[in-house]
Amino acid sequence: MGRAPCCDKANVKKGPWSPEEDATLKSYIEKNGTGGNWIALPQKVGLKRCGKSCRLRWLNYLRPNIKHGGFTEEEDNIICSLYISIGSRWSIIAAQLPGRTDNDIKNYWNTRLKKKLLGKRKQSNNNSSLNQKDTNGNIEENSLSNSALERLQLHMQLQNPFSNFYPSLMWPKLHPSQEKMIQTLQALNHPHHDNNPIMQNSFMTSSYKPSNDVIQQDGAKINRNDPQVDILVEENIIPLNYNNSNNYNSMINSSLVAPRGEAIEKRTNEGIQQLGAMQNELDDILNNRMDYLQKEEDEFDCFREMNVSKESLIWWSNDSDTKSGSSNSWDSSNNHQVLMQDQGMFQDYVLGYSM
DNA sequence: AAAGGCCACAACCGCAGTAGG
DNA sequence: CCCTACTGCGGTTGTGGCCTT
Repeated sequence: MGRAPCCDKANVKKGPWSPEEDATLKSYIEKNGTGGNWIALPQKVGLKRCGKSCRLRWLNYLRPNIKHGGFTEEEDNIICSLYISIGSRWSIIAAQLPGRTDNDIKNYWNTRLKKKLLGKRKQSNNNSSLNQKDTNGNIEENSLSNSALERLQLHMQLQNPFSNFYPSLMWPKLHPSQEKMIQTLQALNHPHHDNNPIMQNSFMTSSYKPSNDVIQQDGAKINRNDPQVDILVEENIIPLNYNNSNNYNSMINSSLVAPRGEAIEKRTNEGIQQLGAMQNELDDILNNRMDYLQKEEDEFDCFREMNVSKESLIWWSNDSDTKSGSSNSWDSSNNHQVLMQDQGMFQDYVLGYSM
């Protein structure tokens, strides 16, 4: 026995809403509210629609202060950051973007933002190396979900100093070996030493004027004029007057602040060669992640779905639970609170984006 | 100009959690 | 504790418009 249908499917209208239906529903809800019962609402209103359909129409389209389209770059950043950290939990992401609906964000992600970020790389890499044949010759889907894979790829791409995308305000934590690679890359990419041709176009290409106030990845505010600190990798810290991420093309890992005098210059020819080797390794990780994992003795915290340790999974902890876990029915306000407590990430986010 | 393909968006579907009897 | 109705959510599908050939 299947589940009882929520309404009489034969007698409800489906498909696009007419302006008349919109007006009827809107005016009724504005006068009377939903009455706390969407299933009963269509009858009261006089619409031949399923209650769920009415609810969706109201929430996604008719309700006041809904924004459609015209996503800003800041919103892109937020969506991207949150997608990487919590996966496809659109309602939670939508809760961080006033006026945006989960459906809108989901569509925007699937149709535009994902392509913008991953480009065609995903298409070409995804299926070939990740599926394996079982003993019967059938294709077995890899255990990593598409969502997790996308997030991994995004993570790698955004950590990649050659990426032309957003500042890594709060990217998930990498494996120590990756961190090391990234940090070496950062040192090589110091903007005050611009001999490296690879980096010449990577940062501050336009009229960007950094603020003296900057924040670190942990959300702490510092001032670049503070005599107690020397910003080792200045471009990796988010200025508080940040408003144009195009100016941050190569931002990576925004927490490197060292005591004055400890900044180290590492740009040498050898280093540049190393840079290329590391880039190749990053690509290898993307292209052959299974092989890479087998080589690594340590657990790689991006791969939660491959049973890595819980302690290392703060950033990736929710993806595989999305459909089966207890998170589905959180309301927006609770979601925010829970995330604030559990992940400690939204404080950072607020600091970074509310200017 | 027409056909086919592609894309973006709206809407639907079905699953899972929750509340109440 | 169980059952049922309701709600919320994410994934998927349908559709119309635009673009390309």
